[in-house]
Amino acid sequence: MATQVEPRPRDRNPLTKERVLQAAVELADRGGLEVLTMRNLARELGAEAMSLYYHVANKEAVLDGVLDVVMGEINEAVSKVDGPAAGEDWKTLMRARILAAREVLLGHRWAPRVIETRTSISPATMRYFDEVLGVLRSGGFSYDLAHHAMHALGSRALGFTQELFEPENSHEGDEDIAGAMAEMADHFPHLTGMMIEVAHDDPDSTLGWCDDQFEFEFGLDLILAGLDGLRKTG
Amino acid sequence: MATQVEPRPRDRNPLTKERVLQAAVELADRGGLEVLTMRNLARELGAEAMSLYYHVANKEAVLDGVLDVVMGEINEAVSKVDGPAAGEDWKTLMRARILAAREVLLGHRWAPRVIETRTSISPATMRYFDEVLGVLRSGGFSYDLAHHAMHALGSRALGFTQELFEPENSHEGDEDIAGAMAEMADHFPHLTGMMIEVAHDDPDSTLGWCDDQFEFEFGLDLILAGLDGLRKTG
DNA sequence: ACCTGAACACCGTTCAAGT
DNA sequence: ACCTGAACACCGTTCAAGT
Repeated sequence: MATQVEPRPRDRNPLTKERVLQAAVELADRGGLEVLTMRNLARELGAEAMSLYYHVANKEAVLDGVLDVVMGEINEAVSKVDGPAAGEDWKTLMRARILAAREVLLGHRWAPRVIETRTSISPATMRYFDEVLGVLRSGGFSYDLAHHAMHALGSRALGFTQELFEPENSHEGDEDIAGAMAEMADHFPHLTGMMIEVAHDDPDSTLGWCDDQFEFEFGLDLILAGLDGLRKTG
Repeated sequence: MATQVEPRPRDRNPLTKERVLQAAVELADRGGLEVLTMRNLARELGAEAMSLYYHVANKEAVLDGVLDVVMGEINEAVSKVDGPAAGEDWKTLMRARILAAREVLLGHRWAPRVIETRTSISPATMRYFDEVLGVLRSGGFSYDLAHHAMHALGSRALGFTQELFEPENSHEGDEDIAGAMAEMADHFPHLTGMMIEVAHDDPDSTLGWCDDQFEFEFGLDLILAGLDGLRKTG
């Protein structure tokens, strides 16, 4: 009769808070936020959902935790730009740091939505914004102006913006596209005018034509330039 | 034996899509997004949850619908500023319109979170952004620059920004506040420095001291000024 | 100390059935 | 045409119980 020869891998790899959070990040990366359920997360770890509660208080704690992991990655990424950009002016440094943070967030597309729902700020997030404030201060900002500056940047300071028009490619009724265009031109003359011009300049891209990265940098540079002006005059 | 004398009010007030959506908006206004469930919504209307599905496809359709109601309110509100602000420059007009939109959103605090999750844009939203584009065009913006401008404004064009630090007033361990402050000063020197200065200037408000409306207008004016500069030069 | 089974109170939704 | 009851496949979570 064969007895247990090997302990199951699980036995040598007990659950920890860190393993739970790491698995949660990977699960969200792979399947998005809606597949990140306690039951799925447990299955991922070869355990039962209820076992998770020994290591995390509840699902809110999981969400706090995965965000902390991401913010840790961001802090690590931005720390690497601090050295090379040491002698630079505040604007160049801030820009490089924010784009580095954005790079990390692009690897965790679900993270902004978690940020939005957080009710408290983790130490890692505090550290990030403390450093943002530090960069502003080193550029000569008063606390008061720096405070407004951080609000003005908002989520852009972390490398993301609220996208209002996610393409998601509907294309429901491709056939009556001419009629739809005509009706659209009636109701939304400016938007159609813009799209016509875009289609004319670059016939390949009628929709899904927005370059997110370009637009992010455009808006970021606009705000940074504006803040730099206020710094000098006020 | 008493027979039915009066028809129940429900009989004279059958469900319609409009009634469902109106009730959904009121429910969310009262209890927030998490109480807006199909079952609660049905109870609100004196019906069963399953009855709703005769009038709306599913919950996504309800969310699309409530946002459409809000966007309708916004379009109505901004249309009232168009008249008085007729002769104004684009920046003044845009500012007034956006602040009017914000006013509406402040009455539906849950709306931004619904906006973020929408996958398609309703006609009412299209109309709003068509008019935003119209204002930019009337100010002399090229389609190209106007397009970047709309991205730069982002959700600010609708009157809201992603708040990163909702106060929510934790105040967990009020007793050891001095020790906590000291430790915080170690880890987050700039943030504590800022808070100390704020507390010094205005001793009443240690936390919850951010004036959302002021910060919104500050950021908005910064962007509008920046865009106006680009409009003139390029 | 660490994990689990059964159970509870919710979700959104389908489908056949009522009037 | 309009509404509903019963049922399904999910949630997060508690609690007593296992090792």
